[in-house]
Amino acid sequence: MTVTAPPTTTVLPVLTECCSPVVGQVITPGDAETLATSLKAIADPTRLRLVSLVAAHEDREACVCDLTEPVGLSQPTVSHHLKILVEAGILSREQRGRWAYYRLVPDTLTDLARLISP
Amino acid sequence: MTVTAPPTTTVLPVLTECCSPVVGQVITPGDAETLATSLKAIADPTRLRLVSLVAAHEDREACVCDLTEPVGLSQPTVSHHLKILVEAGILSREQRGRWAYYRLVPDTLTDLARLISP
DNA sequence: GCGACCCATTGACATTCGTCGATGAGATGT
DNA sequence: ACATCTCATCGACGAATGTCAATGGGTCGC
Repeated sequence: MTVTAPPTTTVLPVLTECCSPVVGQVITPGDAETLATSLKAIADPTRLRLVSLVAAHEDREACVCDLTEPVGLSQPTVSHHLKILVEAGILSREQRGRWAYYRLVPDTLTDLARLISP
Repeated sequence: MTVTAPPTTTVLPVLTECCSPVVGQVITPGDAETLATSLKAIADPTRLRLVSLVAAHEDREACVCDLTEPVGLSQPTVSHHLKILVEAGILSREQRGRWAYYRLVPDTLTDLARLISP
């Protein structure tokens, strides 16, 4: 069950019931910072495509080698973007043998959507 | 090299039924670019607070002078952020006398939310 | 007309971001 | 043991971003 816990990766403050919605009351500076960090994770065309590709891939999971060619970027760049998505709680990463499989975390995008919708 | 065809402001390619949702099929590079531009507009803590402040303000509208003190930034910076939000179709701007009144465009955030939610 | 007010634009700056090539860390197969 | 494969990290680079002080452009009241 090594889910990026031990070594160096920082599990970010993600948005699980952390924030009040944007439009209801006035959002606090802290909540705004947290929500902005989550939104930045998907506010990039490459990362949007990666999320979409993972969700549409066979068995709803994909490894890095499945993704580099469709997005047309180098393998380090793809790994970099995937790391950002994992740290934002949007994707999960599971290592199986030589491959690292990424899949969508079910509720994160829905929670994000609920926070920005009035 | 922005496309400043009309004299005043560039109406950006906004997201009114422009994009397929992120998770349904694989999003095209063009749609990803457009959606990312809209998301970038709210993927900033200051702009999230501005949207929230405008929505919570009296009569659901606010001028720049109402917003500089709550966000604690200079007037040019606030104007800059408001311009980005207007160009993204999230806020509207109406000049009345010396004041410029900003208010929430009703459907934009909802449309954005629908596009990122599975 | 003139000063005061509100706001946008400009130019400049430091910081962050997206990208790549090179390298390193594990896992697998021979 | 060794070569190979997949992926992450590092270091570097140009581009984009957020911020401010200074300035300009309208609008109102006197």
